[in-house]
Amino acid sequence: MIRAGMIRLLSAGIFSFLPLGNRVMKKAADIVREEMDAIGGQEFHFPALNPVELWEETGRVKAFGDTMFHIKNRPLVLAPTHEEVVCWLAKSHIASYRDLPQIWYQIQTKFRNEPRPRSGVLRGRQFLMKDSYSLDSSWEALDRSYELHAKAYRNIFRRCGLKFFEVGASSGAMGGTGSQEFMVESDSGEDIVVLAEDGGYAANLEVATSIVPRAAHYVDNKPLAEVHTPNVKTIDELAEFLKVEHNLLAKSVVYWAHDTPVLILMMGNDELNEAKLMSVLGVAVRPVEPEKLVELTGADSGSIGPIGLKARSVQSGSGGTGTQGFKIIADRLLEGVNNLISGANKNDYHLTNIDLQRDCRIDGYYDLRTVQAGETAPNGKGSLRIARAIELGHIFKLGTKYSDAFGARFLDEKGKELPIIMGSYGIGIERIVACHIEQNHDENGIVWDKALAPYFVHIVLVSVKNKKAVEVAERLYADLTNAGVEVLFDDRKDISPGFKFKDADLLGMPHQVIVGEKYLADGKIEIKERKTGKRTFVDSKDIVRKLRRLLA
RNA sequence: CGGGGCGUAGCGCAGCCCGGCUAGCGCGCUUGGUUCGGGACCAAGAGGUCGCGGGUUCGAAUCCCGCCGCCCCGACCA
Repeated sequence: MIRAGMIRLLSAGIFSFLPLGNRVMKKAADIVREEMDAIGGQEFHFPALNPVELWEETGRVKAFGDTMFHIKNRPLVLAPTHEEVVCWLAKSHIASYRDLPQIWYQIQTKFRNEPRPRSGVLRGRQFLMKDSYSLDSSWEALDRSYELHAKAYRNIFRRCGLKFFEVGASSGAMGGTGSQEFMVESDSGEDIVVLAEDGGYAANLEVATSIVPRAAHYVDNKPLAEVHTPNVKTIDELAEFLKVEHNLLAKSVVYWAHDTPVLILMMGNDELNEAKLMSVLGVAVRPVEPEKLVELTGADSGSIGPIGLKARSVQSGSGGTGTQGFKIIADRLLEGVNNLISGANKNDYHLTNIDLQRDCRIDGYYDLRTVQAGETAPNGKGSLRIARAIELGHIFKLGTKYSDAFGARFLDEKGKELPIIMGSYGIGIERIVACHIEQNHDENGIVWDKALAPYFVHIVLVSVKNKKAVEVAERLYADLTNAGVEVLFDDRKDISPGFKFKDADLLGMPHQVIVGEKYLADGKIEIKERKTGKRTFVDSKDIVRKLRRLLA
């Protein structure tokens, strides 16, 4: 984009859009606008400057923390999103179920103080976003608004010529009941997604699941025993040392959930998925510092297990070993297993033949593992691969979190006061453009789809000294412009033809019209299709009609 | 916030270790001429607080200290 003269970096994550880039952004925004209008959206323009107090209402000054820009000489912030403003408006404008449903949207600059802007325009501190908010009187109505948005988003990305897919996502700290992301596969993406080879499954790695065999339950339930395992630190080493399969081993990791230590048991060498852990526990988590591990468990990482944890461990009444203070949860693959091997909470010792039900108190079994490439999709069809992706759009069912905070309520048919049920939906406009370029380019430059192309036609005047050629080109420019065709006219003098051709390919308008004396002698003008490189020679009288037909 | 790199002409860079003449190179720019259908050539020019501040020194782009900015990796990311 920088090479094509579309944008220019002013500061980290802050870009100027030059005329060419600006035209493309406008095209993308117009497509978004049309599809939002088509589902009954009403366009707003909310202020980017918001009073801090507004954000205090929902506690999101703290939640956003350093990501939100604060104005120094007024108690104002630069809005990173607009749920608060929407709620504030809804509170005074929505009184009855008769006022609902509503879809309010805007296309506006958002400000986020990203700690690390990267990948050019993909993660900026200031960026253009279409954000919309649905207001509904029931959960069923929210589902409808949500589906309308999903439909509109599909139309938008399809019209922008993007190959995209939809994934289920973690609703995370937005506090919603459902969410979905629209992604484009790209190595420069920041999200990691899991895709089934047959296209039948796609999910963010944070929530992805797969079919993997559970650990076995043996009829022969052996008694607990301790084994000496000197210098064995990892699960792989342990499997090697004891000559057993990974599914007999349980890895233990310890996290802080606020101030409560949580021991998580994973089968074999499965990786814990922190996002899943976070949603299971409902609070932010962080790994326990290595130096604290001995104090908490009695052993270093590598010898930790669910039995006999040091932290104020007590004998439970039933005779098993329980702990106080520690919470122990396990991946659901371990549910009901016996004859399991895990750390003894004593350095260089492991316990064998653990029966999780008999020997310890597990507070719950949850899906906590990270999906790995090659596993089977949850629908049983196709093997999974893992890819990087760019998030183009995200749709959320918000529920009543924000309307509760603001007291944004309405009266239903029976005169009962209820909170408005909200949804929130976003699309990054820059990302549409960046992804389009990434998916539509070759070694010579950009290959615009006509939906987003800054201009439809690029006139390359080759023979700047030839009077007739200049005349023809200038008239063509005027005629096309009058005919409603967007034209870029390269009439630069003292620039060699080769230079102009290279520039035309780099900028990538769908059709190049090449005016030069070479073919003009026969009354012909050359049209080159950028995508295919195909050249056609058209009579100069017919060219406007021909191009208009291509545009349709 | 942690780790690494960089900051010298509009752009891209060399010079810095080992301090020393007028701070260079390529592209671009200006002027003149030739060229003119796939990134032309010749000639003559213009263009610099060497990121900022302090220090060492007879002398600092170069060495030392502090700060700022940018890039990359990580943490974080409604």
